[in-house]
Amino acid sequence: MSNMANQLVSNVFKALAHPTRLQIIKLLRDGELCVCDILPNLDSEQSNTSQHLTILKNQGIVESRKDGSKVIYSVRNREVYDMITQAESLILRQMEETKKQLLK
Amino acid sequence: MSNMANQLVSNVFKALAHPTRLQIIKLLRDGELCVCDILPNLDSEQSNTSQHLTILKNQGIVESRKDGSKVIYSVRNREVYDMITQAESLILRQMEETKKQLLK
DNA sequence: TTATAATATTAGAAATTGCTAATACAAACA
DNA sequence: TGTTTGTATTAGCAATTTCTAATATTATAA
Repeated sequence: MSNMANQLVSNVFKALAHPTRLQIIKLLRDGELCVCDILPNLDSEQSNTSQHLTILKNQGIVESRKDGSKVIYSVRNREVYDMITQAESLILRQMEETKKQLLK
Repeated sequence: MSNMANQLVSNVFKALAHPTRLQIIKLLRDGELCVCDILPNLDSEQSNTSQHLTILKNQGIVESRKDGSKVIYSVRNREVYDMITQAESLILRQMEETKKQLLK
């Protein structure tokens, strides 16, 4: 596949490559949340959280709508959760393999 | 899930978040390759490529063995290809959605 | 041996990302 | 209207990542 495709793919991975952003995505697992409900669940400044949300939005991972003075965020495509699960299971499998190596 | 888990997951995504590293992984799809066979397929300096390989290896995405003076790399766990496919299909789906929005 | 080939490592500059603190903006409320 | 609440934006600094150029290492070949 072309280099441009790899660029796009790497941009998606880059958006997912931050603990706080992963945390945000996980908070949105059960449905949309306003920023005001996301904030208290993170240990990250308001402005910083806002920047992380912008990054996720720019990569099309989340979307937002306004509701009065609040802004409500949601995950745009649930496929992201599969990606995170894949990463987690990759880590688990590698831990298993490493463990086996150590016991040899 | 804990913050440490998110840290581990984000490290995996970070390793995948570079076009050259994605390219390397794709080159290894059909089997192991020595560095000497990887190099001519990338437009990246030898030392830089070596650094990318180290990053992939540190995250357990590839592994290596020596064969004489050559070093042979291979993907450690084929699950990575699923992750890349997921990312690609996420991008495709979002392009479709965006296209629909534009046509409205 | 010395030379060459294959790969890794290092140092440092350049580019990017992440954070904080301050400020802006927009909607609701008094 | 002025104030408060919720969120975004900005500027600048800190930290990290990426790259290049030079050098080191290791194995083979001459």
